[in-house]
Amino acid sequence: MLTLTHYQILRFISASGPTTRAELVSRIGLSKAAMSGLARELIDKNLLRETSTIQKQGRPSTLLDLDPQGAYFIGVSMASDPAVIALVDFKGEIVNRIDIARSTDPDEFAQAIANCLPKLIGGAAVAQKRVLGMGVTLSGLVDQEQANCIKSTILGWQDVPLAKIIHKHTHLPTFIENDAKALAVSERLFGEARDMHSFSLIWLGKGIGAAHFVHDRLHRGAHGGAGEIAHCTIEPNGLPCRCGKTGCLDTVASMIAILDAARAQGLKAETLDDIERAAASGSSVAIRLLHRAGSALGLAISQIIQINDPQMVLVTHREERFDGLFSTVMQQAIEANVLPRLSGVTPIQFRKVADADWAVGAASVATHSFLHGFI
Amino acid sequence: MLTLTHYQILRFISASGPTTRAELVSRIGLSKAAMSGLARELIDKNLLRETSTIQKQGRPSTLLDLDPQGAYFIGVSMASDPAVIALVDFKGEIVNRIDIARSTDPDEFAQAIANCLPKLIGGAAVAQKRVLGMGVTLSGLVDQEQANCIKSTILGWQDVPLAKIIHKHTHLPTFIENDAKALAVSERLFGEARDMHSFSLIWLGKGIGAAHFVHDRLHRGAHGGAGEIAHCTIEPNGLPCRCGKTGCLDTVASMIAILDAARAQGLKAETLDDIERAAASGSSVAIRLLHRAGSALGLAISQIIQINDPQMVLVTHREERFDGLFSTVMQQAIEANVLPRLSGVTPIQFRKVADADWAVGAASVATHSFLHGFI
DNA sequence: CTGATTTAGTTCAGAAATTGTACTAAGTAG
DNA sequence: CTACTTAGTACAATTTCTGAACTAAATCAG
Repeated sequence: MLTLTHYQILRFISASGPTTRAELVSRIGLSKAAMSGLARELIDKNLLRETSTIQKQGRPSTLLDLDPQGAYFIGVSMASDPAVIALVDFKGEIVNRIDIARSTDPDEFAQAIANCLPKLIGGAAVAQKRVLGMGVTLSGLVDQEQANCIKSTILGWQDVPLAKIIHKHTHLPTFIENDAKALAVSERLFGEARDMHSFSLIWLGKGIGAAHFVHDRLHRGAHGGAGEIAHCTIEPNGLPCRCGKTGCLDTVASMIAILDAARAQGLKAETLDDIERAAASGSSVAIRLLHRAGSALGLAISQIIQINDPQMVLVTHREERFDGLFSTVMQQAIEANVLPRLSGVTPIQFRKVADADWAVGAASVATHSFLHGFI
Repeated sequence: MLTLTHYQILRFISASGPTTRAELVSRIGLSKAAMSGLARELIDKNLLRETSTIQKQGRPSTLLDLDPQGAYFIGVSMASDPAVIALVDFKGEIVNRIDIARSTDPDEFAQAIANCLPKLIGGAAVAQKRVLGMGVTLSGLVDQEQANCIKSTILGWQDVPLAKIIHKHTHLPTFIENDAKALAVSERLFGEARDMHSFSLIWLGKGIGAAHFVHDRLHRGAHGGAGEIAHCTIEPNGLPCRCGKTGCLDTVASMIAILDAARAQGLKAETLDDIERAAASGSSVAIRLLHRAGSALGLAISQIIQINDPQMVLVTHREERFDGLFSTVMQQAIEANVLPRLSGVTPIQFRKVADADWAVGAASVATHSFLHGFI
């Protein structure tokens, strides 16, 4: 139906935002004639639409943008219980959302998803045929084909062919992905990392995860394990970790580790924010904890910068604010540990992630597959 | 002259070795008819040749392989003084070699290269028009276009447009690259890493360098700095490093650091091998040194594995043997610091690199550019 | 206000790349 | 010796892309 060139155009606009035919011609390297026809075909299929015009000299040019209503994708996030199922448009906006109980029985869960699709899609008055695919995210390892869950401790899964099972129940092209990796995909398609060829995302939550974009593509790793920084050794001879080693980043800088340590030292805290407030009012325990965690995470990020030299590092978290001692120490640690020549050239950005964002991340995995021509 | 599809075929054969038309059809996704024509065109241009046939059932199939005499590339390695200039065939074999004094004056050096080309090419009885490009490697940072040397401490260069200067004198398409990165390219094209989509190369010499292939392409990094692991912090509060920080990998595991430390502790040693021998005969100083260096390098490699999950790690060095205490400790440290789930799945390989290999690396940068359609 | 100039985009015939179908080629299996 | 299998080629038909000539819609200069 669509040719490689069509997808190339869609990808370019997805990355760079609204673009004129003339600019597409020079950036993609096609003739004006070819572009004219291809653009019309994409408009006819409702995948592109003309938005505004821009004027310099000569005839004004028309901007082409993705038509948000031309394609929809379903995102299922199993990061939380209840799981979030969202219907997401072509530009990454949620148009409908349903929460359902998470089941660890794959068949049962697939059936539950299938059952709520009519309500999800119909409730938003979206035509069935516009829904092109589904992405499902979970905490765990996913194989190269994005079809099987190799291992998820939380769900108790090992080698579960989840994509196939869900496809059987929903008949939608389905892709599985690790949650941090999916978040990176949505940041690449819709968020802070639009138009970046390479960047690294850090997820700082109960655990710590990371994901890398390289050459405009998600780098999953030979065994799907790229970004497993939680178990980088940061404190040689440090605390024992649940993974079996000692001194892992996870034992120092994950939210679980920070809050556990706080409680163990008699500090009442439910969130990072609580500890930040305690530190601000002079609690030496809180200050010490934040110093230790921030410098550990900063050190780990500095390793990423020196190994991969990304265009940007995006730190995602669930705190309302992220401008306290932790973040300050972290940034100082990055500065201190990165080769002076490379120091300061890698922007560090922060972004709060809400429940719904995970579902957008899941959907974006399908969007990304679509843009790379899965159909 | 050649289309994208031609290059696709050349790349596939370059990566996978001799291949039949039938296999190319299924792997690249073209029709038999198209492949038949394209293969003939490439044979006519002397870029491919038919080698042996293989027989199963039905008509025997003919293997197509790169024709080593169809394309030549020149590699200039500025890693050593004298610099090595090599004429390398399409399959990575050196067919002629000249050493010339290295000059830090770019124009002078370019002229010196140009002067010896007739002898280099003529001496091997290669037709001028078969020489398709030149690669130049140096120790330092190189920009995204592989045209300018941003910074080389050894050569005392900053923002030198070396590719343009050399092109002016030689009229050959010219590409600059960092030495460790170039070595990775040649390992990808001709060596241990053929057919790997992603791998990491470590260069262990006077200094330490690294380079990564991801998605079948060299990952240079946003500022050309990917692989700068020499200045990863390995020993917090360790020795001061020439880069201005402390505890860098470079201060512990580079050959300079190891040999300096050995001398400082009264151990007579010119090479790693000397220290290995001392350790084997019981010198506690030597044993301690090798332990410290090996575990530091192992830790750094474990970070690479956990961050990037490559298909392989290739450790390159200039020692005759590399199976002593250093290597053993290093491998133990990798085992100990990699997440158990990922441990043991990443093969670690070793390869001795000689002077001439650097020149092949340099040439391979041009070969790689050619295979990706620079012409 | 008018015509020259500039840039965007379209049309359409022709060129280039690719495919489908029917063919030949060269072996193995029985 | 015949049937079967797989590799590879020939050629017309199709798809995709380009070049050149066109139309469209603005600015600029007087």
